Amino acid sequence: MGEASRPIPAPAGPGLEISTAQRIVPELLDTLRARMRILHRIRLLQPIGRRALAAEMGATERVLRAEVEFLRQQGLLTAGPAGMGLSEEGYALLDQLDPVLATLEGRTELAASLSRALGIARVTVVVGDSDEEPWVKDTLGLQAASLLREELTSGDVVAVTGGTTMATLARMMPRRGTHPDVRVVPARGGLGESASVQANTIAEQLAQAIGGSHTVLHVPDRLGEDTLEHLMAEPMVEARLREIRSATVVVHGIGSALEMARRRQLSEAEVALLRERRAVAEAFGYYFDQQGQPVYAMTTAGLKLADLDGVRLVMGVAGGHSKAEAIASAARAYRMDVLVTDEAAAKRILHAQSGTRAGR
Amino acid sequence: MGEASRPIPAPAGPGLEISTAQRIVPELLDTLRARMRILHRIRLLQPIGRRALAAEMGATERVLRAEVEFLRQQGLLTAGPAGMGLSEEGYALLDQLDPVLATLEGRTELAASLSRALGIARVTVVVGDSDEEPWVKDTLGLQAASLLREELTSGDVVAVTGGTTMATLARMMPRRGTHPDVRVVPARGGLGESASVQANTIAEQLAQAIGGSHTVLHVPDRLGEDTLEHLMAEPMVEARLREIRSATVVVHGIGSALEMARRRQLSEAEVALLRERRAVAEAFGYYFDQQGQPVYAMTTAGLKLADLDGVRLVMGVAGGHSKAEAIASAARAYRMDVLVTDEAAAKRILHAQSGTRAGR
DNA sequence: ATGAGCGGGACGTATTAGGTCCCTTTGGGT
DNA sequence: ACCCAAAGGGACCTAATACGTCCCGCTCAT
Repeated sequence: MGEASRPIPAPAGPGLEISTAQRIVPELLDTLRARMRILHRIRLLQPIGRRALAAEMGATERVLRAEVEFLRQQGLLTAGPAGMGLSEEGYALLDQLDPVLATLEGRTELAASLSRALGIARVTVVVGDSDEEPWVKDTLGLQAASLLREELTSGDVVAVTGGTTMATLARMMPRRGTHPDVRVVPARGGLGESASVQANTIAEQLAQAIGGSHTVLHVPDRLGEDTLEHLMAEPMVEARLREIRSATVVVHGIGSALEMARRRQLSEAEVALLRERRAVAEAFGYYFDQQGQPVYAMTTAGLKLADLDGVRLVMGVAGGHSKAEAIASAARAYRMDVLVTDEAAAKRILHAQSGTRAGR
Repeated sequence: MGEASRPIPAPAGPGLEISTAQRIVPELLDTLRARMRILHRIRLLQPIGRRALAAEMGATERVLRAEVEFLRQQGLLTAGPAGMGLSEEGYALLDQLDPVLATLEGRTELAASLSRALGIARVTVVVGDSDEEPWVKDTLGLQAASLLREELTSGDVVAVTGGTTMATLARMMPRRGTHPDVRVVPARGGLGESASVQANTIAEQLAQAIGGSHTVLHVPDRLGEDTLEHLMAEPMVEARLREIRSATVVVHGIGSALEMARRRQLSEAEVALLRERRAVAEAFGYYFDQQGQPVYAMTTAGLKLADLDGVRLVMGVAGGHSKAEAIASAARAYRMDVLVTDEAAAKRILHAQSGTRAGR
């Protein structure tokens, strides 16, 4: 249940206006949404069986089966011994109908409001709450991956950060098509994450998915400043740093400051400092307060905040109601061209903004 | 089951593309068509009861009743002791959904093909066959009436011919709104029709329906040429003729030549002449052969063929498979800006054209 | 090798859709 | 002024379909 503000493909025939259709076949929208939900869920979970899907979606087996049989007959999904999966036409239909559904469910308008409130040109809002339902984060990643893929051009250097959301993005990136001229690099060196969600790992996975190349930047965590400077002076490291700082596209997750501090096992002193300076957001190793002012930075090599000015496209990806404050802060901290988030975060950001605006 | 090539009103929301909808909710498009059919039929027959309508539509009472109950609940139609009728919203919905349905059923494309084949800028194709089902002619008339109404502007002089189709047009013309500055005149004098379908009668009815004024032109049938010239020299008659020949809009039926000759009880000699000259079409007293050449003209006063050049809008209205050849002939004979016909005629014209083209 | 999970089949039940008849009311024609 | 044909609404029984549930043979990953 995808995106909201992507340009809508030109319709081949006359459009059946939703509000009109609602009037004469009200059950249409319910059926449409139900079937879209199934297709969408299958896309995320394929290959998956009837029962597992029914359990996942909270439907009974029989009724889901009826829909699935219909969708299979329509050629929108295929069923093999391993389970069901989308057909090419299923993908196409999902892409075509996603914007319609987004508008129908008000997410298009939500995205537009958020775009205005945060000053971010392109905002996409996916359905649900990443904190509540696991599949929402998958959708978030898929949506961000699709947007990224559309934006990539030959010669691009894509800098990515770590984090579970970015890991999801890499995992959900469609495999079709290749961009051999695209290079994926980690935005910054070691930040104390576990291996599977490190920027290096994600850069590698993403490069593999899009058929491009990647570079790693091995800078151990918790180095002293002088050691770091020595390391950065190494010709090999220095060359890679130059490449990173010349990135044309930056895709990054946004974290809640204290949550990130905990995950990275920062020292008590550091946490205390973050608290004192009221840090609420974290993005590529920088911590920001509510006004978007940087209040702390991890000591590692890689992309500096100032480097963002030279970047063609800065894309932020984050969802879940717990990320609302962090997203708003990050939006104030630096230029963000694209934001991919979810309904829960979007609504919470807007409520908070209208609240503070009214309260002052 | 209306029109095909009318400009589509700007959609307020996102359009659900028909072909896409067809793919994921095909059964709902069927119910949509069924309900539209009912609304349309009620519009033509209102006020009408459940049973009469069911018989008329070839459906059983119960199933029609279920739909009608739904439509009533949706506020699209009202049910009184006298029978059911459309509500305002019903009219609005019908108008909105008509182009959608036209495309859905391929009539939009049919109209476009016909437009190309006949060189007529605007072609509208309504559903069905006027020769087979009586209500199709009503739809034809209604559609033509709606188009005419849209085109009328202040000061227009509308010349109309006789015939059952034109009589239907006058009868179906919506009563709402008035055009006090519009004058309706008969295109030509007596042509031997029975009173109810004479141009004079139709002009009067049409003027009444649109709230305009009308003029009659009483020229008896079968006059000798010299008597006719004397009559036309009468100041009163001459003034009216001048008005007629300065018409800004001409709306006319198109007839099959021999059928019209029979209805007008032409002499055997005249019929023989028509046969010899291979007349196939008749329009406002002129008879044309297959190539659109005028081969005979009724001796009466009124609009001449040449006068059509000065007319702003020439609209032809004719349907039924038996009229196919006549319509094609008329289209070649003179400039026609708008044609309103039905599926049966449209298909037959196109088949004949592709046939002759291939055969030569 | 094996078993968990897959699609497909089967079946009894619950619910809905559909055919038919009836009743009271009302509006239009005589 | 009257009357009757036709209206909408109600009722009821049957046919059909939708649904919950369990089972089976197969495949593929472990």
